[in-house]
Amino acid sequence: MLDIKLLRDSPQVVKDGIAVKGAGPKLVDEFLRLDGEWRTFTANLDEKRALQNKLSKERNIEAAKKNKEEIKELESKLAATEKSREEILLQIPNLPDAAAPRGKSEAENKVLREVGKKPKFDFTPKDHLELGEALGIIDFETASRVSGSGFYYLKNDGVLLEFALVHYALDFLRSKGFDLWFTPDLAREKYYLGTGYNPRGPEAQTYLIENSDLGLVATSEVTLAGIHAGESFAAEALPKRYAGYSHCFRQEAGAYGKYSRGLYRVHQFTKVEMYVFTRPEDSAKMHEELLALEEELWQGLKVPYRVVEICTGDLGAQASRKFDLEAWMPGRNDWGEITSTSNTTDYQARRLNIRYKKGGEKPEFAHTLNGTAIATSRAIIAILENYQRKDGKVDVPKALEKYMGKKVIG
RNA sequence: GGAGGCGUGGCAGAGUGGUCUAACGCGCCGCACUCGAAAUGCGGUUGGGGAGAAAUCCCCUCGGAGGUUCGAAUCCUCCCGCCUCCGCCA
Repeated sequence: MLDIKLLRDSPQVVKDGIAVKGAGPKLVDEFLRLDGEWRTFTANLDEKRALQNKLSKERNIEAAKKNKEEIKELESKLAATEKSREEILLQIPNLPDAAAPRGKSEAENKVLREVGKKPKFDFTPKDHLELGEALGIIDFETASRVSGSGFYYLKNDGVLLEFALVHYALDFLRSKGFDLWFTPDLAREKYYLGTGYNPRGPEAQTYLIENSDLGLVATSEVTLAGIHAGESFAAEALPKRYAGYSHCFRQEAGAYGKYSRGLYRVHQFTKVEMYVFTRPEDSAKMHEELLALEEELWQGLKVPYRVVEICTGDLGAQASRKFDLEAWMPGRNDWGEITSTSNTTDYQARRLNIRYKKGGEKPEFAHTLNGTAIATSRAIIAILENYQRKDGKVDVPKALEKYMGKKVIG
């Protein structure tokens, strides 16, 4: 959610900002129209309420009764306008950072660097589906019967690999000063909305629980942000670096095709997520830190990857700037996204009312950032496909040996 | 799941229909006293919003949302959370 004052004072700044994200200026104009209406109603209503307080103190009951009717009428008008204004406001995306590359779509994302060497095979490499099934560590067929397509069972070494990845990421982040959180896999709707995940509508990702306002989280970003919703930090308490462990559930409606095969796009996976609360002046630097941490963690796994900076048209509503790590995936002979880190500035914080206060000063909204450490499903793809051997077995990355308790899968 | 109790400012805690502009205390901030500090004294101290060039004025906010009333922290309804007891359960 953007600052209403910014919209009022500098509508052109907002229009220009959201234009490069592909959002039209009409949103801003419509907002200003409704806001003007809202302000008129509010001023009138305040006046009538002041009168009501006065009449009531004077025990002028007759006049107060009459005035009350007018208040009620105005209140319902105000409520209707406020609701419309809110709906528009929520559709206005966060402004992109000046440093974010301009572009209309994914195609214009910018590759910053490649790190690590792609493996060279003296045989035809298999994809993770073939490897996983042959090794008896992933079972898609049974899962699709029991739970539907887009689900999977992990077995034996597949299970060890899943837990090894999680353990590796948690140890890594713990050593970098993060607090570790085991988070709820379900959360109330208001926190989805607060983080900008809309659980309803055609774009909905979220599974909702019937007869409740709970949904399965699509990322622990939701529950991590929610920890401090409505709170005001002391400035010295920031930054807060949190690492959240959760399962993630996504509907992925309509996402099919060869790029979505196997573990690449699934309804459930495990993720260790970084989430940080900072002061505004520190968030750009913190974003660099999160990206550096992702790189260090993935370099530790010795998986070749490249860093992609997301262009304005592909940023999404919440982010002002975003970087993805894409691992080399020999099975598709292409790169595939494995992490994503965003600076959401005060966009989520304003919605969730997360603030901080320097001694004596008025509280301001904090900035929040997020970044993937490990999403197990895609990490498993990257490891199986890059570490496969001619004999069909898979070497365990050095960094995971102590967690796996073995050096080879198969 | 059942029964009962509770939710008030940074903390603690009074207030059960109008004088609440929320007591007293602690903490915090400022000022005075002091060479400085402590102690003491005085003042300030939730957050949000509207009008105005400004001074300033006004509105909302006692877990949340509605309702009753001229008037609600206080009464009613629903929801959320916490506590106690009972039941059930990994």
